[in-house]
Amino acid sequence: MSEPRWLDATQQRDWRAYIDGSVRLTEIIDRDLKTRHGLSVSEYEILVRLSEAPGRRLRMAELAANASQSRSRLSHTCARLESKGLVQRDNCPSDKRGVFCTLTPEGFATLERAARDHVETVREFFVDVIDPGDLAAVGRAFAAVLKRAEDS
Amino acid sequence: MSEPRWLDATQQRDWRAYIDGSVRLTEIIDRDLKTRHGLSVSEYEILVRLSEAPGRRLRMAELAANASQSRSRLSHTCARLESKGLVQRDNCPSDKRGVFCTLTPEGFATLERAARDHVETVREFFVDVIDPGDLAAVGRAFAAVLKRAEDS
DNA sequence: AGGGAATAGTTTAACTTTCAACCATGTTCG
DNA sequence: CGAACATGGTTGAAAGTTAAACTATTCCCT
Repeated sequence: MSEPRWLDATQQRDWRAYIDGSVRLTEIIDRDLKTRHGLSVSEYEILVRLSEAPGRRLRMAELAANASQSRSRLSHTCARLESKGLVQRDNCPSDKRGVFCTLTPEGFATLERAARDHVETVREFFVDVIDPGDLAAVGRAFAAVLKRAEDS
Repeated sequence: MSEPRWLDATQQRDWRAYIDGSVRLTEIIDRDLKTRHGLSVSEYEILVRLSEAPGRRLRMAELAANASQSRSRLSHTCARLESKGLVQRDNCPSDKRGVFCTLTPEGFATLERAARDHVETVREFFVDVIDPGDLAAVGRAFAAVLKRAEDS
């Protein structure tokens, strides 16, 4: 149990700024998506990842990885999305354990509508308020964080 | 309904990097705090804010604001923390509607222990993997985000 | 071939968060 | 004064998330 290396004043300030800012940002984006399109962020994320996949469909495990969700959570969320008609699940013929999750036309239409508002919110509260140089730095910073998290 | 101003490739990349990285980071920090100290991030946050307050106590509303939580959520979380003996609530004599939330000695001790590990995690997965210049930029960026969020 | 381990996904129960309703006190203003 | 409204906080039910157990299938190895 050695003495911890505390953050210096600057690191402390930057870390805290990130925490406070990102919590608020998440809140705003969350509320926007929910009130205007009835979607939670995790639901939105699932639709996005599906929309980017070939044939707009993915295996559950891959979708879980892309959307950074646990399998359990994905199962629950997909059940909800399926009951709303935005997504459809089918058995995979080649691997009988597997399940494909497909974005329905309604799901795609909902996503398109939501994305329009979403991008505006992201601009208004994130992209447009950050200096372009700083934004690039944010990109590099979190890419590094992700990399570190991945290979741990 | 005008055409939305979509993000350009660079903005898209940076935004996505932030989303993916921060989700993973949150996950890691969350798990660390929970498994090693039995605290959720929101509980930890409450203890931190209390520890910084004069007399280590705050009115519920102020605490809610500092910790970016809804009043309802704070009530529930404080009830849990209180039953763990980390926090104590007392009526405010001057405003009979009010309630003071105070960090107990056990609460402070728990926080101190948790903070030691927490700072290590924050270093390992955030501060130490980010270039110092980029870290400063992250600080500026999210300060701007917070400011924008506040006055909206 | 076939036993054991790994993988895919779902389910159940426990827990946490949100939402709306609620009670009590304080404030404002005709 | 006192009626209406605002503020501080809690509560209970509904919704969402997590953790662990479970089923089914596939992979690996001798």
